[in-house]
Amino acid sequence: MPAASSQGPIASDHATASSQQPVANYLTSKMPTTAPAPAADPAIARALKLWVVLARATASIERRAREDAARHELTLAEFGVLEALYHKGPMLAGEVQRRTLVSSGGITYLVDRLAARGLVERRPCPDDRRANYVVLTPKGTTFIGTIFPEHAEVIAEVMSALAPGEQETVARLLRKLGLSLRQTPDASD
Amino acid sequence: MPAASSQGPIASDHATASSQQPVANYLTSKMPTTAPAPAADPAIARALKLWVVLARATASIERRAREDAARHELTLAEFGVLEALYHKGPMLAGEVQRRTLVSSGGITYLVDRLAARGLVERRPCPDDRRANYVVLTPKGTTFIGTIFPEHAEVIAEVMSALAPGEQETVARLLRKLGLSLRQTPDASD
DNA sequence: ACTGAACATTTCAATACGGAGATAAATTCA
DNA sequence: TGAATTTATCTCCGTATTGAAATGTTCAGT
Repeated sequence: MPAASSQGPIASDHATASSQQPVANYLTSKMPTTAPAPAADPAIARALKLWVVLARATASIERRAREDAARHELTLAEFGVLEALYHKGPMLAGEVQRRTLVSSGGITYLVDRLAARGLVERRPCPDDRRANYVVLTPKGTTFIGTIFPEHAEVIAEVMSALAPGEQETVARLLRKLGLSLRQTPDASD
Repeated sequence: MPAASSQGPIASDHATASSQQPVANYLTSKMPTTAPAPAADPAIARALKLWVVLARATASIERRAREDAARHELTLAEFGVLEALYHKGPMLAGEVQRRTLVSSGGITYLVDRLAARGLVERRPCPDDRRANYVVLTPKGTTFIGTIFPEHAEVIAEVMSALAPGEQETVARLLRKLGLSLRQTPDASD
């Protein structure tokens, strides 16, 4: 997760902590806080504030989601792979990779682990011998089919802090933001 | 980052890919897509959709931020530590940890690395011998003082896809969402 | 003063994941 | 046909990060 950049002033005259005596000052006393003047540029302050809340909210939700996935011995990335296959059916490894936002090496590793647990299998692609499909096994289908609804419930509960209209507003704006940063228009579904 | 759980139907009648013949069907042809019925519960569909766009937008921005931090050989987490110290002055290790959202062990490792580069130092806390302050060295202060404004500029540019009012709206709602998930009210600054 | 619980930090081991390069197949173009 | 280029995946290595257990400290209660 992002290191929660805080909003911020760009003032540079900090009460520098050299190895000298003055250090003791703010270590023992109330500490001057180095008086960071409020951000010079309001546009920057606004953007930084947004970045902070975005990063923190995501981190919090992610933690909940991760805990839920962990109940089934699943990483969020593993969960994402199973879920993608569950909703889209067999996909090329590369498709799964792009969809779940992992690296090229990562998808191999993920599929290896899921395959070792008998949840997915690799199938050679008849049209392209470089490629191969990743498919859910019956066991994997049953598995994700059982746990996904529960997971969805957790997410819904988490999001319930926002009213339906608010959720839609945030989703709309974030989609706009996300699309502006991605060349890959990404599946619109 | 979150494994981008997609929005989703909970339909379970998948064209299961067993080791039999029927598999060839959707591997060679157009692939039935396993017809996922639209989400049963609209509240769940809404929440899942929000989670997806939230996770993706965050991932995209995070990538940009990470690339920028990498220019200076910094992890986002390291950047976050430096920035926290820059804006708040010396802090106890635990404070930094909570602020930057890393694990207990993680903060030790982070401070170790930054200290090895001469950017921060540990100082014993006179009041509590278990604790210790983390302080920026002069070198560290200069360093973060130089790169932070550039980083802020990057974030501002990224966020510019949204109008100021939109940014504020999203920030307000995400803060509300984040607070509902955190016991730690977190610094209001 | 003494015991035990709560705490701040560090140590340690496990691991998920990213990224660069390797491999191999498909595609393009001469 | 055959080189050169692009594409799909995998191998391999490095490392950031987590979580549990260890260490040393403070604090409350008696």
